[in-house]
Amino acid sequence: MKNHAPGADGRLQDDLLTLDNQVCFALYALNRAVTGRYRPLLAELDLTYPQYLVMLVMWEADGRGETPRVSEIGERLRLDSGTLTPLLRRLEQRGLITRRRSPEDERVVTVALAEAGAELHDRARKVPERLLCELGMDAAEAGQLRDDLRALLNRLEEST
Amino acid sequence: MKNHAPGADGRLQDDLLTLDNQVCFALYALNRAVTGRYRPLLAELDLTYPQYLVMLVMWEADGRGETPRVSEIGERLRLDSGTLTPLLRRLEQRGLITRRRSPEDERVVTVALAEAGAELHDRARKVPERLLCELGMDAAEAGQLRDDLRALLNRLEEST
DNA sequence: AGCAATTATATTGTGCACAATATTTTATCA
DNA sequence: TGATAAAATATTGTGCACAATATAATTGCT
Repeated sequence: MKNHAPGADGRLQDDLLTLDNQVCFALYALNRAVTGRYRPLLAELDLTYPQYLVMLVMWEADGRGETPRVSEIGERLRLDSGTLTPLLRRLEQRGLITRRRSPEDERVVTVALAEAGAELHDRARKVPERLLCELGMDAAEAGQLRDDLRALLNRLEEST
Repeated sequence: MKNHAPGADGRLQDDLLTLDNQVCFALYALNRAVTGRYRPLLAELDLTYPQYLVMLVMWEADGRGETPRVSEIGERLRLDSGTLTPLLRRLEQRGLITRRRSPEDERVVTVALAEAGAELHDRARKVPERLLCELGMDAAEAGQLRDDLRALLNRLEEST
């Protein structure tokens, strides 16, 4: 019935092949749980979670006087144009950002923070603090977890 | 222009409101990176990542002679019928599972592992090991991370 | 028995993710 | 110069997630 002997090897692999033993499921479930905690906070700003991440990038860029390309936002967030193009279109329709083709290189679209987007920054300031409270974590604990996750992310991105 | 004094409090909150300081972004990015590492492995089985998770539940259930309800799969994976119904339909169309209305309670749909689904189990056995290799982690490191993530998930799910 | 509330699943609609491909523009080089 | 390759974004199509709602069946109450 099976290719494996019922004993040693097969059983070990079956234990690995269990939902509760998957790192990835813990990651997947926690990510959705955390996103769910954001949702009501971001709903006050009328933003989805990925839109919020884009706005974080835009607020930072604007603070440095920059107007990043679509591809630069994508590198930052690890998202491609298939995801970003419609998302940015929605943010533009709401007047939070503007998009324009670069005159020097017509292939490039640069994204700039618009007036309403800058105003939204003020209203977003309390989100991180409120979220930590939602998560029941203090800043130190969150920082530690963030660093652990980042370290693994870096390792993954550096390897083939 | 702003409600905040430009100094102390505002600046502290701005630091928190930075992409690289977000726990959530690290979680979000890592989750997608890990899922990306699964993709080629699961493509060999012609499964998406959520489909693989459902199959994990089904293989476990089948090992105990159980045919779980849609709602039980949902509780396990923290997914609702809006996600599961079409996903299960696709798995059924491929002959990996069967769905039938319970005769005792016509509201309930029970899901059972089909022949092809059981056969797929054999081919899936090496996935966890190969993934750890992909991630460059050993079992101990993965186990530690899994427990950390689970602990936080449990805390979140126990709190309001 | 009969009606309201509850339960289980399905449906609809929106917004990501991501692969594959298309389009337009720029760079390269024979 | 003129074909060709490369680059940047957009489009299309599939499959999740999840909110809101619908449908149908069961339970509880009077």
